[in-house]
Amino acid sequence: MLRQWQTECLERALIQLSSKMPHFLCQATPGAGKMLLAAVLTEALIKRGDIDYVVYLGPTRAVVNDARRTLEKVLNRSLDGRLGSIGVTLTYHALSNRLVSLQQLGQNGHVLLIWDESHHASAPGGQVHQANQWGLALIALERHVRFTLALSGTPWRTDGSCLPLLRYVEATDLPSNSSDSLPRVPTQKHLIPDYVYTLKEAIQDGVCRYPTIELVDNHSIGITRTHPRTGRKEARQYASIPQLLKHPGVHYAALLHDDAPLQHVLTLGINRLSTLRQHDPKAGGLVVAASIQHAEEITQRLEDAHQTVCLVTSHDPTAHTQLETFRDADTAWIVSVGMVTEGVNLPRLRVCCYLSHVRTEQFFRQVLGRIIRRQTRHDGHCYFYALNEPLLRRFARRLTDDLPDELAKVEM
DNA sequence: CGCTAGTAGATCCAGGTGAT
DNA sequence: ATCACCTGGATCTACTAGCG
Repeated sequence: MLRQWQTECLERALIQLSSKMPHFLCQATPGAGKMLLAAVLTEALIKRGDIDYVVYLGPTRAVVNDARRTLEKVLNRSLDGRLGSIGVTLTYHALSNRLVSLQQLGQNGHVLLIWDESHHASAPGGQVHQANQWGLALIALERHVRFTLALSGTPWRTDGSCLPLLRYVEATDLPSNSSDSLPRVPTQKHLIPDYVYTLKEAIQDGVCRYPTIELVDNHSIGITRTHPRTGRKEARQYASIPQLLKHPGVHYAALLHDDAPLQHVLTLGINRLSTLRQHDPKAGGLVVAASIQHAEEITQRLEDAHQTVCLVTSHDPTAHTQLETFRDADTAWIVSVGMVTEGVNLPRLRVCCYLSHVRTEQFFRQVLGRIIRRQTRHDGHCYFYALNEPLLRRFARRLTDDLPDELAKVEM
């Protein structure tokens, strides 16, 4: 059963996709169900006789496996890339090695190329010679496929460069009523998605949960440090974390490793999750750590607080198996550095403790997207805890600007 | 003239992935 | 196990603008 936005987007794509307009960009907020839309569109294009093969590209194996499950379920066909299958799913990394065979495939058949989390590929100004490896591979494949479908919740790049294959317009051509909710990249060009589904709409439609974002601060921070030149000890008081961070030599990253703020954020998360689990016993929490060592330390802290924890990092070869197990288990917490961020679908997660040192809007929204996906009628809220760092605060404010009044709160 | 603040670029590092 | 490549953060340096 499709949601209304998926039906609308599907109809628009089916009208638009043609030899004159072979590219379609769907920008939908994380958790809205982009992959299901992609699968249903694929099915419709096959039925219409426009395509007979689908190539899916994603950034990580976890994302690719997730997408393959959805595609196989909807199409009721195998996507292992072998004889008789209807398509193949690959990571961008793997694409470079399969490029030649895929190009040949495209020449003999009609291929739909789905490229997920599109912001990973770049081609600044559409310049082939400046594209990154993933952008290059996409451009090389483009000429051999019939249609392309780009999917992203955040279709811009932190470095401000452009995405390949897509339409950009000069800033002066931009309609005056255009949405200003996206961060403006410093370039003069703006991307025009073919369909946009915002977080605001998703919450109003009951597709996504209401996020409550709580930024932890402390109004009396005492720091004792040794003066680098005089060697004297000095004690200073700060009224807030932003004020403390203005002091040279005090870094956000150091705060993340400091006992008091770390424990405070975790305690808030633990308390919130226990409350949620009284009514929703399978509700889970996500901790995004700054490094593997940091993740191990956090795991220890959670275990000390009698929580069940699953730690997944790239150092652990069983990480992907553990991720799969966590999906349907009732373990309370999952702790990771970067493996449970982009596109990983664990809908029972409803609480997040953000303790990563990454401070980009991309990452912030991606992580929030992990807890926002709604499963039932009774799980309409999710909770995000982080430190009151100026950049994070700005991202949170910008998010709430984008939301219906009173639906999202920023507390400090 | 010197000081300060801000910015751009280069370099290094860490985490993650896949090919060999 | 090693390598190459993706991302993003931290740090250093060089340059510029503004100011007294």
